[in-house]
Amino acid sequence: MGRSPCCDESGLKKGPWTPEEDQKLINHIRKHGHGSWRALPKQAGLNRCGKSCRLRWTNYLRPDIKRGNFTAEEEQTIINLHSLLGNKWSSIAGHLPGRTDNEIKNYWNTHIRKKLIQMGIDPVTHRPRNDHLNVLAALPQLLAAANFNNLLTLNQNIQVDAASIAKAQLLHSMIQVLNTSSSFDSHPTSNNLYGQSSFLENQPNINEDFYDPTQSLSHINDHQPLDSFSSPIRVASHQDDQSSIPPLISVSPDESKQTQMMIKNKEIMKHNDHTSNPSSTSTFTQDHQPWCDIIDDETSDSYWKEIIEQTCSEPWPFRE
DNA sequence: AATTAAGCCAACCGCCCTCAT
DNA sequence: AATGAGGGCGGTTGGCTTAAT
Repeated sequence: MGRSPCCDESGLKKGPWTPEEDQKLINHIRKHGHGSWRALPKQAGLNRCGKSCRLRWTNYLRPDIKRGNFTAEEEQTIINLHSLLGNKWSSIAGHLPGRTDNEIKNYWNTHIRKKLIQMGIDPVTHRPRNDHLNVLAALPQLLAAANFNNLLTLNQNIQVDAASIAKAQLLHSMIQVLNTSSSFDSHPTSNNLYGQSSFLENQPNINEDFYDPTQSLSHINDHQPLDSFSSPIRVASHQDDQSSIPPLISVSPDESKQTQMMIKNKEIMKHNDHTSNPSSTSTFTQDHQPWCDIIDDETSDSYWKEIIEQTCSEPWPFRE
């Protein structure tokens, strides 16, 4: 390694930037570009380390920074990309024009992560969480799935008993919670909602598809896990071939690598595109649809929207 | 009105990678 | 091959703001 951090130099200012410092940095970069970041502070008359200047510029002062709330589309893109790339914030930021890796990282940690946890989704694996305490958090999901039975009567063409399975699982889980609540700590991985003894354990499509990362979270009230509605339907649509349904998200390292390779290839192609056609504005959301391919036309957004709206008009056991 | 807790986010820290010598 | 400079990246911190008591 053999290099001391650039900020070790004594006497350099740290902490929040003043408007004057910002202006100096902007003026210098407008006139000369950033060049060597290490040399920049002296040239610009700033008592900061180069690294601090670079961060300030890339995360805040850059003219193409988009500020303000994230849109539903951006949020969805972040979730999709995170399920593929993990905490590769800079890669994710590369697909969100005007957003910085730092901003996306903060938004993930303060908003999206919490939403996923509240829905019983592990924000790292994007799969249903396996811990016992999650049973309680997942109850609304199960009840939502059970409530989905009403939908089935509205959509006669869907031939599946997923709602019945969910109801059975709900009762099963509640009984287990009552029976095992005193030994949660000692048996952290058994008798839980998605664990070994779960009735749904042998219904992988229901377990694994409970969360659909292609659905945006932004419209979801914290206590209304609408995503849970979509899963049983999708199970139904693939009922004929349950064993061969690909997971919505890559789980194994190999799968993850394959997906990342696909993205890299896409990026290379996109880069070539941009090179030959600078006006191109394609983004991941527009030309990467890794999950949509397995959803047939009947399961389009409008189709789900209609179903969700119908469901929301039904009495909701947890609505406040 | 005062205090405490929780949420948020800009900025920092330190490790890692690439490239030049 | 070894070393160091420069920069990128993800994780973490600390201070400010807002909400709750």
